[in-house]
Amino acid sequence: MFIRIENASGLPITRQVIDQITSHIAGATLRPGDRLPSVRQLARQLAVNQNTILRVYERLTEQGLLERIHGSGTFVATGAARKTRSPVNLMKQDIERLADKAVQLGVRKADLQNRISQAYTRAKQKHTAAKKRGA
Amino acid sequence: MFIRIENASGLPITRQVIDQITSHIAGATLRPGDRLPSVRQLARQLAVNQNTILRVYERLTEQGLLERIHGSGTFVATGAARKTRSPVNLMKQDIERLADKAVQLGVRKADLQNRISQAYTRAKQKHTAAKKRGA
Amino acid sequence: MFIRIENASGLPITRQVIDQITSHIAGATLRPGDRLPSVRQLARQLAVNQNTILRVYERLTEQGLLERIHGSGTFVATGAARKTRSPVNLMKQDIERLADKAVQLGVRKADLQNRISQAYTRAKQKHTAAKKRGA
Amino acid sequence: MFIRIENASGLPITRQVIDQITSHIAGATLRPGDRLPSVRQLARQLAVNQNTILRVYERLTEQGLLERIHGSGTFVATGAARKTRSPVNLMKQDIERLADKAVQLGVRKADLQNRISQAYTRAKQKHTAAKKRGA
DNA sequence: GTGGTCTAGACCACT
DNA sequence: GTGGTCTAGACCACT
Repeated sequence: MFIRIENASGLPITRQVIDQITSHIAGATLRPGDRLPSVRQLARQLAVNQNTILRVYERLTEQGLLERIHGSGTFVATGAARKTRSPVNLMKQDIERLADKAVQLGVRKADLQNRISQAYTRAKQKHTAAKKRGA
Repeated sequence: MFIRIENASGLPITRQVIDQITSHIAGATLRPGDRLPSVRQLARQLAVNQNTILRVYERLTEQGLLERIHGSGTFVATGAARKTRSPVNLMKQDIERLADKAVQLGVRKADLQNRISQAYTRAKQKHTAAKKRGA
Repeated sequence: MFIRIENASGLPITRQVIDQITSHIAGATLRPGDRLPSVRQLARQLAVNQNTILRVYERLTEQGLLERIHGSGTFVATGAARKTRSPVNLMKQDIERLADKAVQLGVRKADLQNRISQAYTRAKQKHTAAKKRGA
Repeated sequence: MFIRIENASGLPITRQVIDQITSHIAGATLRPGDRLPSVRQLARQLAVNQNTILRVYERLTEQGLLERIHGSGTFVATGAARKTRSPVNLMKQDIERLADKAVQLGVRKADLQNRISQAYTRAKQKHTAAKKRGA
């Protein structure tokens, strides 16, 4: 499970991690029954405090996306994907914000499309590579 | 000057306004010497507290983008645009984040491109309409 | 860390506290890595509002003199002393203003020197006593 | 009447001007009956708004140091000097603050005395030169 | 009217 | 507990 924290984003860490785990579930990178890293592990991996991750897991559990089994670990809940919005809906506002910003900045549509195309390809490669390492 | 605050974005209000004013300057909607709405005006317009806007102007002044003249008003500083990153650079991380998320969610490139194209067109229309009203 | 707010000085509280913390850093009473009192602590100690101290720490952080670590505290930044003007330079304008005023008021040089000598001795004593209490 | 505004001082303009006019009166550079520059003149000379100077004259009039004669001008009031604190008292706090700062900064007494001596001499020269020009 | 400081107090994020 | 955002509102300084 690849999660990246970007300090420059302005978003609270918890929010960033919650969004990314949600994306993993909606995109089926994480499937029901999959075990998540322990609080301790993920905290170490992201170099944040354990309480921060604890809070992330708590909130996702409240939303019915995760299930915490005492003494055993944290797992993706049955039917979790159905509880997230659809992939496209999860991106809707990001897309709108990006388009607004592009227009504001006077970036032309073709340029924007190009940049996104390239970024998509790079992201795809990273994703594939990560999967391989994980497998 | 059109600024929109989105509560769901997760970003603090100050950050949202700072980013949007920065975009206006980088995109030359706001040019050196232009007068910004007064602290009170903008606060009223966005329905936020005066102190919030005051902090926005304060930070943008520190960055050299604005100039505050006591008793007179707040203006875009000379050479402000040079102090912002280029339009494309200002979008770089947003684009990357969006692409990562799309891949994560299993949204196909063509779908993503379509959505963005539509959003861009809508944004452009809003922008043009807003300009007209302003003129 | 001894800081005193003088209401009669005409200077805003934030400015007074900023100047004094700067002096502590330039004079090496505060050294890199030293932890400052928490926002709440210092606010209580000086009987001012927390936001006032928060703003002080914020500005000193921008100047590179302090470092704020979320959830952990506020510390003197590495190389902070190098970022302040030298002790003598920090006093230059005060000295000039004082001398101008003395001449303006017709106070003779010897009188001025005497008064300063006495004040210096008193300040030194307070300083030493304060240090002892601190230790 | 020589008045200097220092933006870096942190003191409000009104305060700076009030203090300096008070010093002139306490030091007898300005004597009862002397006419002050008109609001307009002084405002132009100091490059500030007329209202700022107006407020200065108002406050000094309230304190009994000035007298405004409609259609004729603003004058030093009879017995004005008696209404100010004594020269030494007017400097007391400045001296104390300076000494505190010097100790804080680790500046030695001899150094401080030297600097003040030099500044005093320079101030005296300026003062004498100014008087000559005025006469 | 325009910017600026300060308080009191609520609520959030990170350790 | 530590820093951080935001609101509401008083009062000040400069044009």
